[in-house]
Amino acid sequence: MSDKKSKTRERIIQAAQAALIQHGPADPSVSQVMGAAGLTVGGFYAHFDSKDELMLEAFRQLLDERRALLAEVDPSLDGVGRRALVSAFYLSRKHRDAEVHACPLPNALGEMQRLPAAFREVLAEHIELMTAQMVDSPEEADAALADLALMIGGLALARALGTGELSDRILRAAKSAVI
Amino acid sequence: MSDKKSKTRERIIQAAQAALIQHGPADPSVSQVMGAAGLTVGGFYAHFDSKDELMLEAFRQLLDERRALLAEVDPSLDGVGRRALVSAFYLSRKHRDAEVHACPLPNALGEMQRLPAAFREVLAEHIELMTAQMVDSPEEADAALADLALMIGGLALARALGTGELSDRILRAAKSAVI
DNA sequence: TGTACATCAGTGAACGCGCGTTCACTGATGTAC
DNA sequence: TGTACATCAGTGAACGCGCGTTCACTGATGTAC
Repeated sequence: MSDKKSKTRERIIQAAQAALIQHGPADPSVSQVMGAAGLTVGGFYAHFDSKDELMLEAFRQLLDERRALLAEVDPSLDGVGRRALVSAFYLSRKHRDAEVHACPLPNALGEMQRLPAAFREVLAEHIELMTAQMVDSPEEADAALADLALMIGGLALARALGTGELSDRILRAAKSAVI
Repeated sequence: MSDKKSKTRERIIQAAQAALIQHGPADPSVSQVMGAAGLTVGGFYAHFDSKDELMLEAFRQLLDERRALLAEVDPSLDGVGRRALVSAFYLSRKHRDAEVHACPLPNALGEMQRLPAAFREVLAEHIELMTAQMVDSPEEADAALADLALMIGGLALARALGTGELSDRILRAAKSAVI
């Protein structure tokens, strides 16, 4: 594959990631994503076999990036400190309102049951790896899982409610409940 | 409105509620809902002005029913006991796998931003009323909000992952983290 | 009581539209001699 | 170095399909005299 073509491919994936964060994997159309990447729809199938393939790739890369971010957290912190730091960012208004570089899960979970099984596998692996990164010992695993549920639920609720006072209050309440 | 017609209307709403629980408000088509109610698509607009109007009505009624269920909880319980009882049901495998009489929020939150504002208002009111029902004093409100986020996030994750071991584990972990 | 007409719930075909996908084509770049 | 051809990335129109919505119609029920 030429340099030019693989750079175009990257641009398409990035446009897909932005759309995925805002709307989940199903809603954005191929035309919209290609348009956002500065291209027309016809060229799409020279890069990907199907819309699902693009969205799966975008989803996978996005989750990989999220974990890479977590890996950069100060290694001297213990599990509790790590989870506090992660949730402070995750449940911030900045993260709630971010259009790129944000967690795609709050807007994607509801569609998972209707997507190809590969999405579910990517999600399951992400959850396992995230949990592993957030604990010192296996005994803490359940606490980390619960924190993930709390963070994702808090962000999903806050986003669903917009940017008003109740939305902010949910972020704060969830943040102070992290184990 | 005739008795027959209003009974038909009820049937349409119930079919819409089942679809809403499984797929959120946007995905089910008018034809599918009408088919599930034993009718053909053409008659729909004698009952509702638009698909959105039906889905909003179904959503509102569904949330009303969920709160009515909560209102039946033993009144001698304090806030903590009430929340424990609610979450024990909410985070059960039975509730995760239920096709009717289940919470629509896990599969609906991700679509809220794309739906008419009325959906958000119904959701906001539901959250406020739920919180009020789960506390003894206003100071507990944040704990109740966080529990809602935890329950909804836990169920959303568990549903998204299917019915496997990880899904079960998330339900258990979230349940034991309720405040 | 019987007949003529109005009302009503529901049918089924049609509409315009956006979707995912296909494909013949274009114009630029790379290669061979 | 210049020319002829092949390769390649991307365009834009078209496809069949399901969507939300409309509408002329049907057959059953209700009303008037």
